[in-house]
Amino acid sequence: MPSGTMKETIKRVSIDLFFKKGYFATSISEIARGSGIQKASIYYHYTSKEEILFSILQSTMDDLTFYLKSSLAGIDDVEERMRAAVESHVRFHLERQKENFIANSELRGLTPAHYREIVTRRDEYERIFQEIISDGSKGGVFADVDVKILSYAILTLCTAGATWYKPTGRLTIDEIAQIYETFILSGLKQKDDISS
Amino acid sequence: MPSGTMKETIKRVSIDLFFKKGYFATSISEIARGSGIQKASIYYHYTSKEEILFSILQSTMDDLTFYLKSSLAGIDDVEERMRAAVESHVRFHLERQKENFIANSELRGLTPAHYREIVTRRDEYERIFQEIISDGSKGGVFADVDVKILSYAILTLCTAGATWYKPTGRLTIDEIAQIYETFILSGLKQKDDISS
DNA sequence: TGTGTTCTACCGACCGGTCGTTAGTTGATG
DNA sequence: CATCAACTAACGACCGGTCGGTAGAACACA
Repeated sequence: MPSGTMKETIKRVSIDLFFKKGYFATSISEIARGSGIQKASIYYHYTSKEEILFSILQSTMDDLTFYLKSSLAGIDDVEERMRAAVESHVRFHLERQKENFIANSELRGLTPAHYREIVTRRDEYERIFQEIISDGSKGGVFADVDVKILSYAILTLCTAGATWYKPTGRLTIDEIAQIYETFILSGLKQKDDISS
Repeated sequence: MPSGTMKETIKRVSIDLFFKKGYFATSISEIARGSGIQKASIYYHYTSKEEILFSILQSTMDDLTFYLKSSLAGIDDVEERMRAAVESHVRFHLERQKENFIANSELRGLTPAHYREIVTRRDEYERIFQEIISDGSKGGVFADVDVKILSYAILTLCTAGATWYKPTGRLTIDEIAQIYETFILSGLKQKDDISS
């Protein structure tokens, strides 16, 4: 049943369990059981439970940033850049729901050194969004908004999809991304009618 | 140093610890140490660790809903209702940051029965927002939006404040609430210029 | 007011069990 | 015959929770 190497299996099983029960509530024994080996054998592939978590967060953050940069490549118009960024962010979070959920809720399980490393990557990622917002504000495409707060807002909003999204649900990933795009762009432009 | 009854102290200490370390990563011994008593004495006031968590979530949800209903009382205009709802939601989450953070991240620590109870209350709360959005859409004040997704989006967005807000930070609660109000109302109305 | 009784709020010791982790060993692969 | 990838067995630490016990306040009644 399990495909690929055992190390990958352990990681995949851990993602499932960390997503379902949380990092601290998941035991090495459970991961081993799910992987079809004894719990001691886990330590042949990973030095510690924390290293499994770190490995998950690391690859997730790497892929996330790579995905965003690919989506933005070659796009110059600031509004189109924001649309692409939102779409990339939403798509990645929904396609790799579990890992992203873990990345947003289990940072406390990391050692201080690993924590810093992940937070640094996250900050880099956020900075890309902040630059787009800032550019849009300066260029008059967006309203004169608070860049920091709005960037957090936009990211959290899209990330939130990963908490309730069900692949079998009412809407497709494309439709959800479209809804968010429209909402966010309107929120950034803040064009209001004067008929009130 | 500790004020009020011991039962309240235990709850307060637990809120601090659950917020800082998470429910599963917090031990009864730590709660006892923080409360200045032995761990056995915890069980005089609470029947289990889970009951402490449940008690926190219960009172938080109760207060949250009460707060919202009070804020909406007497307001009829749908746009004003949404503004008031957002402001109430943001304010409560920032003022009682720790409890709300726990309420949004530690539901998995509950027994199935308690879980259902809290989720039911959360659903009731969400329904109030959904009704406002739905009314606004029907009345033409808001665009024809996806009520469910937008309600989740709005709630998560405001809730997110509780993850990064620092009372000593750059902005006051009022200013943050104002930023969210403007962003959300623009996002709901979706008035765009046609100059593109 | 004095005395026996009950209640409150806590204590230290300890329970069975599980945790993450390590040591040493074994069977399969090349 | 060496290396890999798994195994069995066990470690100390700690977990949530329970136990019997107790100082002192509160209460009932003479």
